[in-house]
Amino acid sequence: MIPPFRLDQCCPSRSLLADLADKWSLMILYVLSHGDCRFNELKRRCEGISQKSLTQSLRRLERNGLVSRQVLDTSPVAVEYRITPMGKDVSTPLKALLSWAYAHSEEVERARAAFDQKTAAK
Amino acid sequence: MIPPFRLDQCCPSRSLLADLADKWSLMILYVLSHGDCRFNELKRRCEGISQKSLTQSLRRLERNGLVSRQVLDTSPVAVEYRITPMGKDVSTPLKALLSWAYAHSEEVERARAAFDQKTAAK
DNA sequence: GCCCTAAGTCACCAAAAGGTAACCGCTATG
DNA sequence: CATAGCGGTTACCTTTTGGTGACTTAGGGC
Repeated sequence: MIPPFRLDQCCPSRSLLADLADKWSLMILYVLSHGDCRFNELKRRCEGISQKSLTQSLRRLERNGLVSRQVLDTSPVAVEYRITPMGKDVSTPLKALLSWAYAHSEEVERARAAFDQKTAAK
Repeated sequence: MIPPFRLDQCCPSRSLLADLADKWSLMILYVLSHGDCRFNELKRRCEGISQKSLTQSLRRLERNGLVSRQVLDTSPVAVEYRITPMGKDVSTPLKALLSWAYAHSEEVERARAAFDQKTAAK
């Protein structure tokens, strides 16, 4: 059960949010939820991410047990990132969030336009 | 439908994520999903947020049509923030995410400890 | 008159995020 | 041999984020 009203600093969801609530981590989790993926492939799929940010986000996700890193001993060495069972669990509400975004993008766009007009008029 | 593998920069969910994927916005939406709330009350419930960040996040949420701002003509002037129907929709997967975090905090904690030990040993 | 609360705004500054580019070892390809 | 791809790491530098404290407008309580 979540305490209904308050999210204080010691609340465990705070520390998870701090690690998870950035666009890259969410995107990576989302992409990985569709299947294992190698580093550069992941980089291509999260368009615009830099190598550095990708590495950092992956390490963070790995540290939290949401993603696992498998070094395959092929040649040249390949690294495959996989979503863990725990990561899979998180990805369910996450996918819901993204499909919501996808479905309501026009509505959001209208809301933004209306808001911008109002504040410009002021 | 979401394209299954790729999130490119023009994808509508990208711009929503950019506006929503920070810890404060998610927390605020979460708190508001439990009922209307005034500015300072909201500030108390999102422990640690600064006045400035709260204002900024609220404006962003308002702009995206997820939250509405009602000025009540009481004395002294009160301002009440409410979640909109659209915000309510978003808050459903969001709540799922937070209850997941709450339920799995120990597991995440263990994963972190294991990871830190592994990397320290190296 | 003085101080408090509400709900901000504004200017300033420090810390952190994040991009760029170079470099690494290694392999495959032309 | 040169080049390109993989999977990074590191240094550097810029942008953004975000916190602090002062100030504001307006009413209420003592």
